[in-house]
Amino acid sequence: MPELPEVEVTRRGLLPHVVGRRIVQVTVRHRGLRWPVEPELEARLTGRVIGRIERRGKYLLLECLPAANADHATADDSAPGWLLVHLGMTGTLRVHVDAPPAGSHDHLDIELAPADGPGDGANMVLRFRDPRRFGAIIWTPLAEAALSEHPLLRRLGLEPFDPRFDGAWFHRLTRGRSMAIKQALLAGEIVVGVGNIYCSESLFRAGIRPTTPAGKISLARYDKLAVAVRETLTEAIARGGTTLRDFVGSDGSSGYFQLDCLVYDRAGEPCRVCGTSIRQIVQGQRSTFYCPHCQH
DNA sequence: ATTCTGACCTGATTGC
DNA sequence: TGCAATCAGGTCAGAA
Repeated sequence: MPELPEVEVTRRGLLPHVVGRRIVQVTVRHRGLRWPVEPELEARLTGRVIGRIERRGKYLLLECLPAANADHATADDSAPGWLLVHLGMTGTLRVHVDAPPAGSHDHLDIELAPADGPGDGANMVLRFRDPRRFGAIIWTPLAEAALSEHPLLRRLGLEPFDPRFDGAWFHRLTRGRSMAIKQALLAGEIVVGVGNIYCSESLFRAGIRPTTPAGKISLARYDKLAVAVRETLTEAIARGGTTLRDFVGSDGSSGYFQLDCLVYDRAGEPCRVCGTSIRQIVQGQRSTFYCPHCQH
């Protein structure tokens, strides 16, 4: 389920619990994620301290500072690195103080020592669960300045809250493109973080028919779309993310944005603005929902 | 270069 | 009740 708001909510939920803590043990139970979890991951992480937690698109980026007082085998061991985490379709990252026994989909545990060091306070566990295993856990020794050149991050579009993201940006990047705006928006090469739900929602807010070729949309309408994308994502983050099926925030609370969807998953139901029956179509093997009266 | 399709997985729901 | 078909929040790799 995770679109940008769910990932951002996870990031914020993790911050107070894991930043500054030392990794004392890493347990990988299933290495078959989107890409195989590298065999060296446990050794690379153990002893490091979690630094910042950032987000790029739907990727969570955990800065892992080098272990203190360690006898470094290689130069990489003594430099900061980053753990890239993608939640895929069904991934969650949660913090447990008293971690329950691992279930069959709990693929990775990162055990963290108390911030004040061993002795007082219990260890906690950062647990990655992902039934469908479309998620990814990837180590990179790249420094922060070079992170944007990582193969998985290099081609990502602008962050939706980047000031450079506006109607003109949209307009410029879609000239000559025949692809439907729904798919262009979903592809993440123009702006990141808009998944299948918020894509339909954003296009409804902007009054744009999802099937419209991206290259035929005017600057004025792209201005509206840029605003709609930002508003949709902002509101979803504020609500704590969506819980359509299995998303749970890192603190265990769940969001409820799905109650307020304007078009998503509302096929046949009346448009909340004009009452017209919401229509469902398939684009690129994914469902799209729109109001045939409000969107042109 | 751009666009489209298949692939990766499990689980919940639907329909016979 | 059982079982097969369908669908689900993502996105990469390769074909067309």
